[in-house]
Amino acid sequence: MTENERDAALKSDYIRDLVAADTASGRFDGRVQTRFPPEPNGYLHIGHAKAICLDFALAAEHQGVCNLRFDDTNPSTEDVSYVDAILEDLKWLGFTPASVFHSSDYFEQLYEWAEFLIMRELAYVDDQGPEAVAEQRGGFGRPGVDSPFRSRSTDENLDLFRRMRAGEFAQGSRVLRAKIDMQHENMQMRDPVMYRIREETHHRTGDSWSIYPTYDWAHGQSDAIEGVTHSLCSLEFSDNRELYDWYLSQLPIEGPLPYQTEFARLELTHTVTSKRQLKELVTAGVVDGWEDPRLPTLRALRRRGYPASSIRDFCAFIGVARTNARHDVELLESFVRTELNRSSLRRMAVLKPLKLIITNWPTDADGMPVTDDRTLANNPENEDDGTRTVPFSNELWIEHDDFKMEPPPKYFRLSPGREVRLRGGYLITCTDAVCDEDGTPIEVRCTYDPATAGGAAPDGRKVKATIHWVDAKSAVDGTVALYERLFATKSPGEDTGQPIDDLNDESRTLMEGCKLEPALANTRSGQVVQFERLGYFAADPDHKMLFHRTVGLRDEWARLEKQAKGQ
RNA sequence: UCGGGGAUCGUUCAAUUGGCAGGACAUCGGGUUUUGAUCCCGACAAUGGAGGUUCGAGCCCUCCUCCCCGAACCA
Repeated sequence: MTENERDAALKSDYIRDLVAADTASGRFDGRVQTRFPPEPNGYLHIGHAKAICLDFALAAEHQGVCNLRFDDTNPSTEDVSYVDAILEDLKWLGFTPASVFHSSDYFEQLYEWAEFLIMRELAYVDDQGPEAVAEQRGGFGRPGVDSPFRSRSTDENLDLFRRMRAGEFAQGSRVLRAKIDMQHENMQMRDPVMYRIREETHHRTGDSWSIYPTYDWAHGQSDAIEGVTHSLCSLEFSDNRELYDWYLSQLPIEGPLPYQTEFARLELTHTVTSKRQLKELVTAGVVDGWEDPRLPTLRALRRRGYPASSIRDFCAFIGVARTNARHDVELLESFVRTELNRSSLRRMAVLKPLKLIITNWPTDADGMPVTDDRTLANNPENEDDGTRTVPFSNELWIEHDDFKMEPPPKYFRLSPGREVRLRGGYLITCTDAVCDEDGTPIEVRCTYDPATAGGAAPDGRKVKATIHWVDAKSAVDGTVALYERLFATKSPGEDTGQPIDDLNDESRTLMEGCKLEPALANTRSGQVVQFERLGYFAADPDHKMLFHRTVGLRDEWARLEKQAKGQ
């Protein structure tokens, strides 16, 4: 548990208050058990992370358990590949479920309970198709009407239901429905479907079932079977709660029954967090698959370099509420920066290289420029991270943005006549620059002060800027992917209903031919380092020398430039 | 239209359950600095509206407005 998570544990919210009240009253003998119940039909994203953190934290705060349960009741959309991915992502996020269950583990028990309801005249087989059922359901403020099959005899229902199971009927031809109240004000209670016929192979039960339980019929009962006490879910299930309770109350289940509590799902600015919308982005080819670093899926965030702990801290910090809210993605990024600032090693990389020549650099006996091995701290925030050696010579790469022939106001960096510090190197003074016909600088010429090795001047004189650099001879080439917001607007699709209309065309910029200091050739796959003065960058796990910008550093100069432009 | 839920600084989460509306992020200003980073200090800024109860209302009551969810054999 990080500090932030501990702090959150001390906080109270309406869910923690409920749980505390239950433990105090002995409702579940003081037991707290939760579950994270994903459907294996998509990849986990930041929204799931909120639910995961909540489910696990709540259990942990009361020495309870949190299980993972795959809600695999619909073989048409589910697949093992998602099961594996969810397991992997959950582990990466830092959580280990006490047990891994599947709703399909309970198919036989659910079936028995369904027969039980039939015998109590609380369920019936409806021979109608989906259209007729929907038609009879009524609408908002408009009561439904009873199905013509509603009052079948128990024997006929039992016979039909068993034949449904045996696979005698075609998909869509019949369903089993709970007999509740077609006039109920809550649409969920208007004789909801419990079983539908599916001629599909289930990823775990194979072809042994022809009928599959619906979410409502499976969920609460699965909770009860596992001994769940607090069943947390998102707000859109509020209306299902009444049905959740109804099913449990009709069944012969011993002991205190689990109950459902809802909370608002997480939304973030400039992105989407719905499986459907994410899938659209992937299938439309807007992004390169589910792992594209611009996506809010956990595997994408991992590739991008977001530390799992920063996601956990973020989730703990935002807490839980019933308000539909869209959190500023900058808040998430501030947690990422905080973590990476203390944990990432510092390196130097030049993304837009500009040649810099030191004209008074010493040569050896053969007339070749000498190489000076500079020693730089790996992380000034943490001395234990040690130092590294960075070669320095007469030919260097600096950032294009760090030199201007004619410096604008408040620009502290290099320009003719100016002295700046090369980080960890020397103080240099620009003497002149070579430009191409457009006036774009192509080579900067400087002299260095030999007395300033390491970057400090013995006479105590100050320079206003320190810039980063990479020695040209020893530099290694790399590719850097720069990311901006995937969507240009805070709430994608707010105007047109189509998030895709709000895409940011410049969400990814590939920088080829970047010049990196030699140590970066040894970056571990997935490792996140800070490119000094630029941001945090994650080494791609599959492609050597490809780095993804996790998040940029705060940039005062960029702010000033923007301000100047705005005027 | 009916049912359910919600509304507090720009954003988001708080407010000891009726007692000086607080934090974080963002923004703005300043200090430190061999990263215009980090760090530190300061500032800005809110109870959707109208009534009512009360010594006292973000909190309780009434009415209004706005937002979200719900009419899959999805979850």
